[in-house]
Amino acid sequence: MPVVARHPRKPKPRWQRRKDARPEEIVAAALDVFVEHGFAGARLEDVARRAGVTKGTVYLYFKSKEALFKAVVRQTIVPAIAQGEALAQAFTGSARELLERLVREYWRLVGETALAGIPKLIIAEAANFPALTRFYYEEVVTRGHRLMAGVIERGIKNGEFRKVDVMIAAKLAMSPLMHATVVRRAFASCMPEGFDVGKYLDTHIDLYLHGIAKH
Amino acid sequence: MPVVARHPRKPKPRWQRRKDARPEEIVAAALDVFVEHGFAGARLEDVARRAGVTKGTVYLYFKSKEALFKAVVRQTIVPAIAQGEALAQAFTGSARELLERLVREYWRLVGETALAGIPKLIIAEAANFPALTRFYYEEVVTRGHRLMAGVIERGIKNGEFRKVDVMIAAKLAMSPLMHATVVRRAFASCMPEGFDVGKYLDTHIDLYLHGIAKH
Amino acid sequence: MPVVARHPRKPKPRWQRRKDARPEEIVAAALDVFVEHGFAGARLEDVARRAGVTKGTVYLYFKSKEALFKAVVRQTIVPAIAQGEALAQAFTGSARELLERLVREYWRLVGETALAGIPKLIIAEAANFPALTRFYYEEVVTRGHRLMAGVIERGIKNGEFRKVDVMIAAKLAMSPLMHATVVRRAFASCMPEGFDVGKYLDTHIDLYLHGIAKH
Amino acid sequence: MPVVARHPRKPKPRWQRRKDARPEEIVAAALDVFVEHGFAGARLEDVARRAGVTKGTVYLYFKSKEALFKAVVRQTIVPAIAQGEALAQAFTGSARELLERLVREYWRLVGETALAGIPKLIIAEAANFPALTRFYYEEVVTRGHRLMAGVIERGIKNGEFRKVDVMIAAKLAMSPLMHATVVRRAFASCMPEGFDVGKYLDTHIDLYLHGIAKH
DNA sequence: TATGAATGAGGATTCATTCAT
DNA sequence: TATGAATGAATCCTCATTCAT
Repeated sequence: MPVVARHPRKPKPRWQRRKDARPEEIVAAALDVFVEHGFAGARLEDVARRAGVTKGTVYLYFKSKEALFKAVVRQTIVPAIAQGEALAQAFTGSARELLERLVREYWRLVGETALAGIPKLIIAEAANFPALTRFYYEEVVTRGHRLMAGVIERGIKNGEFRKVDVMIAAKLAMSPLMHATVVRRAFASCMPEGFDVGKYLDTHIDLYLHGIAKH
Repeated sequence: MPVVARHPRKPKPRWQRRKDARPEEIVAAALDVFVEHGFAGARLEDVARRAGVTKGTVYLYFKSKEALFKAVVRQTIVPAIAQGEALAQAFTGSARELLERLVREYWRLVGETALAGIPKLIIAEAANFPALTRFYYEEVVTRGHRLMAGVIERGIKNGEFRKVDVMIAAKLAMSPLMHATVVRRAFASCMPEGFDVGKYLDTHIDLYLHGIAKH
Repeated sequence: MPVVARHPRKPKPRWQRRKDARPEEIVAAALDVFVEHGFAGARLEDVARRAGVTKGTVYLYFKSKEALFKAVVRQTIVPAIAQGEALAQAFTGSARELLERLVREYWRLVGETALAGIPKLIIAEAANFPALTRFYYEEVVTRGHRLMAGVIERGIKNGEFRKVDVMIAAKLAMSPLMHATVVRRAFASCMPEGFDVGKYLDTHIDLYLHGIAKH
Repeated sequence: MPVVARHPRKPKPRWQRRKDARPEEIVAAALDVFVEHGFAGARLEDVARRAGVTKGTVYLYFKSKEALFKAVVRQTIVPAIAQGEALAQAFTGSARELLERLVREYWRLVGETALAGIPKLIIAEAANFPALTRFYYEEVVTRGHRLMAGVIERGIKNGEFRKVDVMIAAKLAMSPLMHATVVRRAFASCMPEGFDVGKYLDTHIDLYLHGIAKH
């Protein structure tokens, strides 16, 4: 992108698109469209339009609709995983605090962002994309559960928590979040004006920690 | 199919008149196909074949693919609702017991049956079928939550449970079930041979009741 | 149709359909439907419903849609032809009078009746039913023209009319009628409330007879 | 197709970009097919093949079969109307001469060209396309009649013609032409080798002018 | 004879994909 | 690299026709 316009008579492109941004823009557009209509229901034309390009251009970067779909899931979720795990590394403090922190961060980083569409997509298309589903299950679900399981295990070890099956307890810590993530989009227009997500999280943390507490 | 043809001269009827049975058979077949592939990805031909009829027959009973889809959701869910509420009426005993009973019954009646496909369908197609989604939200989700909320309120009143926001607490009692319902199908082939649902339910009940208990 | 009901307990069929009437009823219904929608656009189901029977019944009397179509044209037009020629036989008086009489009778017997739909049908479907078209051309068009040509020839012979090509003059005597027949249906809803057909006929006769008159 | 391939390595393009030419080509092809088979009987595949494209291409330019049909009528007839009226403006000379000229021009511009198919189409499909029919009636039929009516009125004013209802007389001047237009296609294969259209027109003009002449 | 459920071929329409420009 | 015209396979849907009742 030239700082100084070298061809002043060419007035059109006020802002030049950096080549490298294209694929990301297309993936971002595709995420929206796939989430809204599902894989089969999504039209590449809509993806292209939303990305500000034409159908042909999509094929410059992605071999097929299927390849684009996979890219959407992988490229969107992989950075999120890294972010999640980095966060976990940095955690200090009691298991209770860590658990609460993880729950709130999940919501902040996934539940409220465009990422929230991915779980819905996987749920909807799992039968049609087994390999992708397996990838997601192993790289996201399981990893997420392990993260949480580690926290719970620590809490058991240091006497904060009761002795429970840690993997199951981890799932139970996450499932109200996952479910809210998925369901909120679906019922967005049905839910009473202000369903209070904050209170939902607070209550979940409260009930869960009370439930698992040693005492 | 008899190994020995007993009436060789009877030239096997090309089709049977089954007027009354047909619609249900088609709806049942369609439930499977829609759950597996989503609305857009489902082929009417597959529905027909699975129902043992031809494409044309589907159109004798349903005006369009969309009409069939709506029928699948409504006809499948409406009896389930009735069943659920009837069950609730009959409940007696402590709030703790009722809650546990409701959780286990939900799993028995929905989580483990073909009905489990409906929540997935709604999640996947909510954006494409707003009216149907609203119907489902009001007639199923909200009703289910109210049922559970009633139990919790009763527990609070009679001193079994702590004072919490009853609607939110109701959602939190259900969401691990809902989520498991949806996710189990998606990750069926990924999950380690024996993920123990029974233990998952037990642990949920245990943690939840501990969490909400007065003392 | 029994004048006295002999089976008073059977309350349904207030009027019994005489078997022999069925085909005619179906043909009459089919005429309407074919005229309205054309051959390809007509649905046998509509024909059946309008005839008060079911689709299957139509096939008891007609081998196929095509056969029904041909029957409609032939059965409707054949009696009309006979009627027309009988009328012609009976004509007496001057050629002028005969011509006027023929014009008015044509309108009365064809232009204003359900028969008027047939010319439209033939025009619309000629390309698809060459044999039927040829039949119509020879048995109806040509015969009609010959009838009129005979009158004109007589007028020329007896000095009422100028010497003209009789076949062409015959066509010209008929074409405003044929055209009005066809066009009136098409533009029925467009034409100003009261297009005066009577005046149209009067003027045609007036101009035509003036045009062909010897003096 | 050259007998000798001159550039054997050039792998013949599967298709050409012809954006501007396409719509007209498709409309022209569609005119033929619709005229031949009617709206319902026409197959888009045939239209496409005749236009040298594939089915999909038709949908690049026309939203539906119905839209294509309407475009055929409007685009084909509108230029013809303009042409007709321009011609009328330029007319000079006696009313008799004008009338004769109009009749002959109509035949030259419509009766003998592909345009002749349009009246047939309208007659056949009027019931199915009321809006289009109204458009045609107002923009073509009425306008044509007014044109002719003007000529006749002029003839009456300047004493060439008798006093008659001008609109009706206009219709009568046109109807043998319209009818011949429509009927000629229908009975093309039935009519005796050489039905002499020229003589038909001559005779019509002769009879009509005699009929309407003052003297 | 009459019914109408069931069939299945046929045609409209959509859209992922290709490719000349 | 980007475009978008063109393709054609896939799929919904209709309806003439058949046939068990």
